Amino acid sequence: MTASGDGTVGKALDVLDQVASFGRPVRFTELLEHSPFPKATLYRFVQTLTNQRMLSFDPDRGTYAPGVRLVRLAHAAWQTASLAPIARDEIDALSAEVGETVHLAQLDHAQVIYVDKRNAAEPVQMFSQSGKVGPAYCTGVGKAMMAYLPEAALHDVLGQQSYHQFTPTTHTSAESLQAELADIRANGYGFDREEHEPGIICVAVPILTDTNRVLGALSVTSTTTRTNLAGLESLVPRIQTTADAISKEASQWHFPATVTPH
Amino acid sequence: MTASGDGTVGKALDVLDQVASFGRPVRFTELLEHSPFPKATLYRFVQTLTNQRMLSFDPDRGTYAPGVRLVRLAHAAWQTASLAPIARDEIDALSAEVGETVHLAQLDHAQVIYVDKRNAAEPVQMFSQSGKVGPAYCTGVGKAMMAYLPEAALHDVLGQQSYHQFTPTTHTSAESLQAELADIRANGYGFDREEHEPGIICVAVPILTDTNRVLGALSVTSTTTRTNLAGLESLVPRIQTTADAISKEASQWHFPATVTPH
DNA sequence: CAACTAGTTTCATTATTTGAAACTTAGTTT
DNA sequence: AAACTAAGTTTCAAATAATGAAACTAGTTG
Repeated sequence: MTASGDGTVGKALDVLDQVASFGRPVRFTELLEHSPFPKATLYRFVQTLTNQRMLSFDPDRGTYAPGVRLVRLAHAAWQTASLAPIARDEIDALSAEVGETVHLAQLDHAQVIYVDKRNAAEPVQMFSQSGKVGPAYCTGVGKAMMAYLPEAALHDVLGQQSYHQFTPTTHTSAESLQAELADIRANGYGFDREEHEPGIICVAVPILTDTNRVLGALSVTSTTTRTNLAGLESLVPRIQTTADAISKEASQWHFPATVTPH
Repeated sequence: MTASGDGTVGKALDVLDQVASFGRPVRFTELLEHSPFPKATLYRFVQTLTNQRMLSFDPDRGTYAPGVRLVRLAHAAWQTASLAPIARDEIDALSAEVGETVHLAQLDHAQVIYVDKRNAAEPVQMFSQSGKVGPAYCTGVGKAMMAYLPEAALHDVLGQQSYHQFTPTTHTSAESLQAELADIRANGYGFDREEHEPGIICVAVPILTDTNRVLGALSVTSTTTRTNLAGLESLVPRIQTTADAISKEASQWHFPATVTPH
């Protein structure tokens, strides 16, 4: 499906992805049917990954599922590689002030990963939200990040979008999308105009380093019954402030003095 | 450090663990100093993992950190391989009723992974709890799970504990621990008698399949200022009920009808 | 500018992966 | 109970990929 190459490790990780993509425990034969690898090869990969606890095997049912070691690694990833812990307080404040759902997202490959979320009303749900994946071409955060990608990376990402038309306003080609990205770059923010779900709109701003690398994006989401694009637009300065604060913290944060002298 | 073997894939995952264990973005040379691999080999692993987005590279600082692809995979793991989504409602109810912190944990290798948590008072913090790792030999959930492990697996796990004495009551040998495990097996539940942190006590019960395989464990935690072991013991029937309900749901859940006929 | 440091590439040697086919269970049918 | 079947597991020579010492590059520093 992904055909990533990168030798044995890449192939093994493809298998891991494949198991994860099922979204449920899966039998060896099922995997085999959807796998480019021959029986024995797939078998050895699945064995290795299970040994490594990246997959877990249910002996009662003979099924494989993503393993708990991933949950543990992800904890580390979330803590050290995501903006979430840095952005925590800022997002809390923003969400309280605007009284709408706030999303913090980052880009993985060509997809958006939501690394944190505040729903003004309900308390947060753990992993159930964090780690969730979405399309880049029809979400506010996705477009905000793409708008600031360097040429080469953008080309890559554009080529990998599916351009499935979820609603009448969804972009269905790289061309129309690219036109909007130019607008976003000019304004510093972008919208989701019910492109993913009818009735759902949002404003999003990118979070950039001082060297203008894309770190992530921040969005405030609402519904067409509660507000409109102009209403959301009025929040931009406030969101911008949050994005800047996160960016500044991110640049200060990372990095310890020097290495212990062995 | 872990020396897991399993060919190239195992080695690459060791490198991944190593990066994760730093808990902060890390330079190539730092990794090299702590790595059993020669320069060129480590270099290639780090490249491959970065290509695969299992590591992310910060070009501004020249540092590596666990990548966001892990967050995404973990979402899948948490959803399909952990008890958390199944146990959600049950844990909500339990936590509301007993008014104390409830932990849901599973075993990874020789360590406890907390996959969900309810703190009656404060709203939940996302990843900061889920994915967190703890020692098995001095936590209620750890001991409850070990008590029901088959001979061979138990031997393995016992050998991998560090037996660091956190408090005066911490087990410091496999022998004393094993004696308690027999008790736990006899009673169906176990305590944490301030073995990890002074003042913190808990009761834990295992979550088992009908074939008696260990799925996870459930605990209610409190402090010595608020209650005592007898107080916690009185909650056991209620906790047991929750554990049974989770076990039943887990057995019904997993598994679709039959495979689509190709 | 020479010496040092951090990161990257090369390439012959070595070790691992590969996958068709054979084999083993366990379950089902005749 | 023998004959089929489907799912999972093992084998082994050939093909491929990983290895790591050493050389190289680029960027700092005394």
